[in-house]
Amino acid sequence: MARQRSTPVTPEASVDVRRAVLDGALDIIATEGAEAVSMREVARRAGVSHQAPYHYFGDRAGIFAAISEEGFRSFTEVFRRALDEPGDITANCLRAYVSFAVTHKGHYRVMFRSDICGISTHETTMNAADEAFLALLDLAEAVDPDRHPADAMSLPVALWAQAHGLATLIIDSPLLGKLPPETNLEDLIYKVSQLTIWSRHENPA
Amino acid sequence: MARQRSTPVTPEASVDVRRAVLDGALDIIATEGAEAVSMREVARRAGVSHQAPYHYFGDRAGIFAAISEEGFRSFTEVFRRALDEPGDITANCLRAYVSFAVTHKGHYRVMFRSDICGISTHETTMNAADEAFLALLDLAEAVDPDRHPADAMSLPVALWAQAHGLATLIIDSPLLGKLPPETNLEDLIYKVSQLTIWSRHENPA
DNA sequence: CAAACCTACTTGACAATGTCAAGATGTCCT
DNA sequence: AGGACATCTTGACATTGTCAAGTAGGTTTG
Repeated sequence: MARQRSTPVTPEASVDVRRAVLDGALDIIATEGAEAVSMREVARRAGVSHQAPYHYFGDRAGIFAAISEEGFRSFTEVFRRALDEPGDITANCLRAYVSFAVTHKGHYRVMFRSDICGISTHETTMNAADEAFLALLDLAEAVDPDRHPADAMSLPVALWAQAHGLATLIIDSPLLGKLPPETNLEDLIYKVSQLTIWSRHENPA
Repeated sequence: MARQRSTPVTPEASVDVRRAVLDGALDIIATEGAEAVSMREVARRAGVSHQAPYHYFGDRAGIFAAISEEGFRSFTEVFRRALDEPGDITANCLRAYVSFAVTHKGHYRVMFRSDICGISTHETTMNAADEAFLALLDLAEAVDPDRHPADAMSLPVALWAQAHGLATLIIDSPLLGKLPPETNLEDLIYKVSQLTIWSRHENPA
């Protein structure tokens, strides 16, 4: 008499445990922050023993690495879609970026925290991050393909910093409390996107 | 026989314990990240019992709140100095901002993490953050005093996002690994500061 | 067909942590 | 003298991350 779980051991059931652990962790990260994630709590939420998560993730950092990877993958997807939208490309991308961070708060809070997910040791996570960076370089290319090669990185870094900073301030700082209460966030994001000289390129409608 | 410490109990000695706890925590945050800070480890480093830090900080979040407050205060000082420097004001401020984050990594990593320092409950910390925000508003005012009042916040938010994003990417992300190895950071910061339409105002030399 | 192996867990232990409670020792005020 | 207070201390507790050692089934191999 070992097995306590009602569901039998099938491929789907196994996936369920993995998924349930991730979802539990994501929920905790989004509501209480990454520090509050504990192996035993996510195991409890998934209805398994306190050691079950170790089977899938190795250790606590492994959970964060998996979340980070998942985050970068779905981010890349969302961002590339924004790249192809008609209209002001930087406004579209900035909105998509911030919107991703807001709707995937759990993922986003982990994606740039190399301290907690030991990303450098996790190859698949690094690959996912690299692909996201490639998408960003494509944005820079679309915005200003004629910039000087020696300066090739200034533009993508500026774009990234702007988007990342705005997203971080919105989901993790007292910024919102300091704005006038009637502020429309969509609107603010758009206006911020217009305050950059690289806001020039338009996709055909 | 209680007292183990060699130094007697004097006002300076007390201050020393408080300071030693903060310095120990700052060192851990800067090298291993905020998660790695433990009450007992900082107490050990300060050479006191595991409960001594509670006297000064109440709980773990209290240490982070104190660090956050200290960070905002010295940030405001540094930033206001940059505001008065002659030359390109936004370049000066962006450089000062990023440079603060790099040289005060321990402080900076905590300042925007409302999740771990429960900033909202700590009044003095909130005041320090408010003063930093006022300095930022002064920068926006210097850069473009004639902007439309209805849009008053777009500029400071854009400035803040740019600076915060760049600082965060530099101290906490794999950004540096993705740049060509010969990249000069000073130079990159300057170029990023030039990629914004608000880079207009010059202080007289 | 049985032995070995793998996957997907389980229970049990351990040291370390955050924090509460209850002192101890000194300083200052009256 | 005596109490209030600041500055610690030791002791205890539940909770945590993780190692070790199972166990129950399925799959592969000899």
